[in-house]
Amino acid sequence: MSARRQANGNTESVDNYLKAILSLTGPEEGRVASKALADRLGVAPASVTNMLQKLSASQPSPVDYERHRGVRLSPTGKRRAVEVVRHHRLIETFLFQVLDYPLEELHDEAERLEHFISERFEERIAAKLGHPSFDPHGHVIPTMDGQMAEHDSILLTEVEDDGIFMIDSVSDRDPRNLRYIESCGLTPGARLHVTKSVSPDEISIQLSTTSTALSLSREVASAVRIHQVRN
Amino acid sequence: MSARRQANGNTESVDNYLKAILSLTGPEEGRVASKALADRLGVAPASVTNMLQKLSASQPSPVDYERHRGVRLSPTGKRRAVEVVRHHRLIETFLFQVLDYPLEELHDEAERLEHFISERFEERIAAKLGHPSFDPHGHVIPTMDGQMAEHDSILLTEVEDDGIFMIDSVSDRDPRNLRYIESCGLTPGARLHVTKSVSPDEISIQLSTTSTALSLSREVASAVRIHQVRN
DNA sequence: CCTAATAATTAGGTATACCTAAATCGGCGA
DNA sequence: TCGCCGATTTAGGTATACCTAATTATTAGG
Repeated sequence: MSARRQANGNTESVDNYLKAILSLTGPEEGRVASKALADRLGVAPASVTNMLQKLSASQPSPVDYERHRGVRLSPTGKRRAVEVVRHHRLIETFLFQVLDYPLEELHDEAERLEHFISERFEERIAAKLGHPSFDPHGHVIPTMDGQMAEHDSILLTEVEDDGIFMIDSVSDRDPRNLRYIESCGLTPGARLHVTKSVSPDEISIQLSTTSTALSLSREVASAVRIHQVRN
Repeated sequence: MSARRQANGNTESVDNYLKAILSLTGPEEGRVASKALADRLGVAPASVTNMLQKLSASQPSPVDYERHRGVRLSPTGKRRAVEVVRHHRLIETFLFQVLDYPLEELHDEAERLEHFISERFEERIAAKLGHPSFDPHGHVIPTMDGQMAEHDSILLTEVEDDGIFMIDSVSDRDPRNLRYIESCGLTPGARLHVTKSVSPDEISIQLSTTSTALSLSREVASAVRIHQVRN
């Protein structure tokens, strides 16, 4: 035995696989490759195959998996994955608003706790926060019944033509990155003027509020999601 | 691999063993028997032996264990056990005061979360609560530096002579019991008159506030800790 | 169309933390 | 003092979730 099981019956590990599959599945609903999962989860490809075979055999299966053809969430798996995302984002919002955590420490704490809180805890912090729709990074918080409103935002690296954009969200995966992004004033809601730079490795932007010009590396820029406001 | 490791390097399971040893070690600082640990943790005696051997061999060892002679916490082990208890009691206080949890749901949630919160989380909820000294059940919350003030309270079942007592704390281990105890008005701070009953299985008490007389079973009464106020 | 690189899978191990069943130990009563 | 009984330990297994190394698929380029 060992390996703690949650209310749901899943282990922490299983939840992490489901969450990873959800986030690697684009809006196009395609299949996710084992290698992509392995990279995301930081485990060996063989471990992914093992886990997918196990999940695939379980009843009811949270995934639709075919040898050499990648994996996709079943409705069951998607329901759970979305619930874990809801937990994560509610916890981040709670840590930020109630416990005054600094932005870049939210992710790691939420990542651990999301697997272990009860439905009651979820319900109570949601109530305390007034059932928020967005977390502190600008990500949509799925509703209790599993609806996750889709944003049609693009990555800052995907901008085709110069224009004025507004920041929707910033990725919380890398604390160092996030800290830098925040220090530049790039927070959800901020407006900025984007100029396609000559260098393929950098993106030039200008913040509307401060009129400061900035050059961001591809890596940093890809952590920022935006939508166009005007040309 | 598998089995999550905390900041400290311990697994959840190890923490639970340390906590159980701490709570089974009376104020007399004696050794704890394997059987007692097995019963407390709900595992087979053989599992206890296994774990104690493993802990005993680790460096620095959290326990002082000798074959057939029981186990005792080393200073290292005691430090960790007390920290986990601090986590548990702070979390309970937080759930009760900030998230309005009902008394009898505190324990289970805290029992899960105590292993996974960071030092920052601990520090933030302690600050939010004004560094409380007692949890909602009346148990002392160890300080940050591991001091745990000792209470010289006795169990309600240990009363020798009739008299007036004040409730120090109630055990949170069994939610059903706790719910019943609470419904009788037996909360920390309450005063009551105890009369040694004729039956060896029951204890008669009378609450000062309501003047209601009650008979408690041994099991229920042993969940209540008190100290004498006068004869 | 075939091969070489990359992806994926299989085979065989490790560590944690449980379990049951079979010894073995230790202290108490006859 | 001896034997017995309960407590403890040893021996041997299970399940989870990882790993590496070896093998097999797929696919893209020549």
